[in-house]
Amino acid sequence: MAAVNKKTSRSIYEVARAAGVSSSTVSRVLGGRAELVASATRERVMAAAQTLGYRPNRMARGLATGRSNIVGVLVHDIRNRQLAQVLRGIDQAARQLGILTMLCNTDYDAARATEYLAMLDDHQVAGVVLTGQDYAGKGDGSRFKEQIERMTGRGIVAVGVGESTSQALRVSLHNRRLGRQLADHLLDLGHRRFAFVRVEPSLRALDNRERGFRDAVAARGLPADRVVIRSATRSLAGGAAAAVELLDSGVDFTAVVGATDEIAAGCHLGLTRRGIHVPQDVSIAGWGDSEMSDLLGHRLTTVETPMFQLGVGAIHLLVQALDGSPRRRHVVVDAELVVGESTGPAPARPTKRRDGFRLAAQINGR
Amino acid sequence: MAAVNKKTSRSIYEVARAAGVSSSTVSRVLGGRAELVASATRERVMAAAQTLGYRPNRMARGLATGRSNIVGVLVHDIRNRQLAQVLRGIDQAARQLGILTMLCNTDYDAARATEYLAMLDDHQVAGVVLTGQDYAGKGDGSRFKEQIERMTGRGIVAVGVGESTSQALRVSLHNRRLGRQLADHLLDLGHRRFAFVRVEPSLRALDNRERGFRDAVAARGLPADRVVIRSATRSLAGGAAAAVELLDSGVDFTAVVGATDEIAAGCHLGLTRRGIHVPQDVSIAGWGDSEMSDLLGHRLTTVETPMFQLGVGAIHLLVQALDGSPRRRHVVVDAELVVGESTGPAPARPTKRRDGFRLAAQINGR
DNA sequence: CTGTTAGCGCGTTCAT
DNA sequence: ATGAACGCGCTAACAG
Repeated sequence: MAAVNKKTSRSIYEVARAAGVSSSTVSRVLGGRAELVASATRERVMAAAQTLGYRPNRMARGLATGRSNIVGVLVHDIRNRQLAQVLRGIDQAARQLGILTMLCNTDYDAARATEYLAMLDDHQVAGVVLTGQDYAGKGDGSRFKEQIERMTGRGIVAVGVGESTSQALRVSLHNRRLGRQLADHLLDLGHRRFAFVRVEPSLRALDNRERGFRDAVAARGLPADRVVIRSATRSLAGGAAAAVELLDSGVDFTAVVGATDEIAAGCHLGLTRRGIHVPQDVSIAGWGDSEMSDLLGHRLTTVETPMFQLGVGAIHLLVQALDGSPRRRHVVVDAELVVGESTGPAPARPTKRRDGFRLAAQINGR
Repeated sequence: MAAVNKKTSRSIYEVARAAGVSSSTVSRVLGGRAELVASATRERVMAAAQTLGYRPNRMARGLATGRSNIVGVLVHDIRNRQLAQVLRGIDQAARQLGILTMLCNTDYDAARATEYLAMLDDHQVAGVVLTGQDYAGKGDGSRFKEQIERMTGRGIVAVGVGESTSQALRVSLHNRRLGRQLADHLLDLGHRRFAFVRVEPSLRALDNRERGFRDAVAARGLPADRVVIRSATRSLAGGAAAAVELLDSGVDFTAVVGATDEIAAGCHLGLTRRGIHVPQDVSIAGWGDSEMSDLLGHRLTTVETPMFQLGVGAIHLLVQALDGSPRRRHVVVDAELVVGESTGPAPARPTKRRDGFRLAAQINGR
């Protein structure tokens, strides 16, 4: 180590001397037990701390209490857009509570996640937030689970985010309900024939959207085959390809639903390139906030998934569990349908106009 | 506090007893001073630690040494896509070095950033990584700077990431060089009339791209007005609007360059919607990895900005500075031109074909 | 209500 | 090459 660290930070002893009290009293005032101290001395201590610029040494406190004010956050892939919103929510809620967060990118690797957990454990974290699907399953997955249990057994709180987690404490959307929401919107517009584009590989949360969607369609007394299912790779190109394939295979539909926003936007692009007008010919809808709306030329109708609130909820749930029992073990965050310009009334004649499509496609290229 | 924390973690004392040595010896072996211990006893200690499942208490170590193995990372907005890549690089490099990172989202707020710095300081962080532009300028900005100096004065290392930072230790791209790279590519293809779309508000790094671009054009003996400058808001829509405006104002150009990938993609969309063929009529290029390539139907030509390496470099620079002097105080990461399908030879007749455009636009709508 | 005392787990002299 | 002793800054009994 090179630099010589001049000691400049104040300790409670210096504050104690300045205030004419003992270090315990200072500890009480500055460490959360302020109500045990006479208000007169309390003021004196706080004033002294203020003028000295006292700052608590978190390491010392952590050593003494066996707990830090740090929360670990495990993510599969930090590049995920939805995740970024969750992290903002976590950041805001944590900051307001004086908590710092350690971000751990696991790349879906259970072994790496387990190692990260151990490191967080070494740092006496108060809790961990587990975003996305579980690491369960394989050999490393079970060791991950063991590590979690070892930690929770010692009072560390683990909160899962999303519907694909088996954590006892979790915060998530109600994707099945969201599925119903979107279906009802389209049904109310008169649509009766749908194409639903899944993603492959899927996630439990996305499967639930599909289930909810089919639930709602069935609830109107429509046969199950009114919802044609397709799979796409999770990208704009995947969505576009699926949409084009739907056209080419002669499937009958007036509305396309993408399991994610990206898929929906891809479908939009694919259809538009074939000269189909949205929403006059076909309505399109999806889930999740669409920053790609302006790419499409107009706003996509979506069920807005409040990922930010998911993050906030995770921290709040964690803190609640930390001091006592949380009010609920499973927090569900509500979502809201945002009607854009990609959905409209079902066309009067729901049959396909293949020739018109072909012509437009020719002009438009590709 | 509710949960009773059964003490289950091992201390060096238990390892010491199991190995039949003193705690000092264990500390030396497990704390980096292993070479001071006879290899025989060293083995014994390591074996004991292994079987006991010993894990060092980071809080205790931090208290004793006045330093943790934590690095703070300040970001303006965690949703930024480039940033996500940087964070992955930071995560990987840090993990391999046994370092944990604390992520702090500041929302461009100097006061919030300063508060975060103080919190990190309380945690005895080894260093901080400052991404993006400085928080300097306003009143809060100067307090931010003071806080940084206070910390660096105590041996905490601060590393800036990007060209818009004034940190002594920094890692960045050489955006001016990147600007020249792209210009040379287009010049080699025969282009002589360019439109350069800036973003508003701009950043120093982006300004440098523009400067480099103009440098290279001038270096070929072309007059400055061969590069027409436009500004756009930083979005696909902004890029599209700028491109359309260029068309409508009758500017003469065979190649469009966007200061960012998003802008370039937006220009692509705007031109394509007007029926312009890329790259037959107009070439388009930008900087940064384009995940929107598939949205455009083909790959954009870009200078790939290796943001991941920027993150890796930041951590490496930080640890170098931590134990001794870094080899360089300013690390420049190289970028590579990736030629996609959006650039091609300049059209033989560089004049505008306004009528053709109008016709295509009419057919294509919007 | 406040002060005294004793650790928390580890690094680090200083002896040996 | 190893061990004994002390301190890092703070919290948490226990007295008073």
